[in-house]
Amino acid sequence: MSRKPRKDERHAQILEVLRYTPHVRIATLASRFGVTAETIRRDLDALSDQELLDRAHGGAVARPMGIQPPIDEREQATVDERRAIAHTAARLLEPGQVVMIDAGSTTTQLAWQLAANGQALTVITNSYPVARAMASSASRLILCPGDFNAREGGVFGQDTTDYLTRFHANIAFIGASGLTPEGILDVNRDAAWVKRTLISRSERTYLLVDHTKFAQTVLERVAPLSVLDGIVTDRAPSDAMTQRLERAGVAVHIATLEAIDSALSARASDTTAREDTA
Amino acid sequence: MSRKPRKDERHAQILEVLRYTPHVRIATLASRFGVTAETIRRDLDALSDQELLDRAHGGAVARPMGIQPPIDEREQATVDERRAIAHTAARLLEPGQVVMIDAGSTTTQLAWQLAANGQALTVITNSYPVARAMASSASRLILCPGDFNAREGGVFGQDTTDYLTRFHANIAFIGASGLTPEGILDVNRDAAWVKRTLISRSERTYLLVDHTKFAQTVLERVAPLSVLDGIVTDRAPSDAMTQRLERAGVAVHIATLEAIDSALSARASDTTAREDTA
DNA sequence: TAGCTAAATTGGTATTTACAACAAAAATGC
DNA sequence: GCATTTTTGTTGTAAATACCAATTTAGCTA
Repeated sequence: MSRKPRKDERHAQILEVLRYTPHVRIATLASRFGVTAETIRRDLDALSDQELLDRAHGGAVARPMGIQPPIDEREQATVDERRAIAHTAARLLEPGQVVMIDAGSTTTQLAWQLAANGQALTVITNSYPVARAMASSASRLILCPGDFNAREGGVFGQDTTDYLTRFHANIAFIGASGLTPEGILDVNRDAAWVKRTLISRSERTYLLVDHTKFAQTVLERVAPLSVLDGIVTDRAPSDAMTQRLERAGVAVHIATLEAIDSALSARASDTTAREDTA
Repeated sequence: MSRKPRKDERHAQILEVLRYTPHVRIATLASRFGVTAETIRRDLDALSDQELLDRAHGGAVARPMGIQPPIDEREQATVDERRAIAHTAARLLEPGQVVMIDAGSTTTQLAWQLAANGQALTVITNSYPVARAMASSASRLILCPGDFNAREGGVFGQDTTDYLTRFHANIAFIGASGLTPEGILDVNRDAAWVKRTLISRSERTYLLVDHTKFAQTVLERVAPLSVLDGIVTDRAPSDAMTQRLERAGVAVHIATLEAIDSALSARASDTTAREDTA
């Protein structure tokens, strides 16, 4: 390892700039540092290889800040599924309701959907990505106190659950690390306590999980299936699981990508296939 | 009324997409909608005119939400000043202290500096950007409850101030919209209340402001100068202001870009013999 | 239905960016 | 000191994008 302040310093400053603006142009950086565009290009390629930023034509864009560390291939692959789940879940709400939203990637998607719908809600959450998503909407946003966990992008702990008990919601949306006949499971003990509190403070509770969570047995059981009023997912669970859910009185909503597509772009493209070579 | 779903629908969807990813390419949008790149180009230009997004070569980037609109090239000039201020302010802390950090761009810079320093602190803040900056550090992070304000990227309100009174900090760092002989000023009433609480719950209070805040008279006076133990800024205030500060017992720390640069280079090559770092 | 108007496409050209190979310069190691 | 490695600059070419203007298409109105 050599000590070259030149390149490293540029790299650090590029990332610094990208914390304040989502996009920088190569020409801008080149003139700022007094180096050639080629050098900047190489810098950006290197940083892109380290997954610290994303390349764009003529520049670079900052990585989305929601939840950074755990974006593995599997997570990325199910992005569309989660959108579909969120879209379906959003329909369970009515204007004016008080809703509690758990921290998680799928629940964050739900928040974006709710913001897009434009319904005026009162949202209580422990997740900053959720708050950020809803920020521009007409809804009122109440955030919980607690110890900040960067991995989850939210707050947890005794303060969080204490604060939540002051409220009463019409409906709660929670996520989970696993779903088995035994109940709802999660890897994070603090998160589990928050989920239990959300469940106890809401009239109805819906679980949002994609199919990769089925039969995942992890650290801690959050609650039995019977606490749920419904689950929203992207594929039908196994027959055994479905029976269990039915017995526990849990409604199962299957979200399909077609539904969201047809709803969003009611009239997308004609049969004229265009040569989209990309 | 308007029965023109074509263009408007595209516009809405483009903005929708930009909420999920900070950058979209024209070619991507063109193939997605089944239209020509020219059409997308016009769409982006129109949306850019409405200031709903920013153009980039070959695509568009989402507007940053947390921070104020004008983050253009000129604004980036003050980024360096804020970095210097934050760097100087960070030296006022000692390991193990309890510190309260206000919401704001300069205080967010401070948080990044503290995280880089690696000191183990207990940080109490109402700002999500601050929390996120410190997230990877060894510090404990406590976040306040309250109503989420997207523009500031933090929480405010009665819940926030109530929660803060439960704590006692060694030192508080606050920002402001203006600084005059009358005292500290801010445009946001809720933010002003949070600042007052931070001041009252800390042994010492330091104000972090760049020189553009001097003589800015805005909505509300947060507090008189006398509540401060010091200010950290990038240029010396006017003589009249300096006298006032001195009379009020406020220490003035001037942060220079040279200081931070020399600190960086010293860190980079400290094994070599002491060379004159101009 | 015809005509009007906004929107979308098409074609052509100028500009910008990307990519790769190589040269120059600086730093590093011996 | 000299060779080696790393970094940066330069150049030429290909590709992608932007811009402009004319034409076609589609939606709407009278």
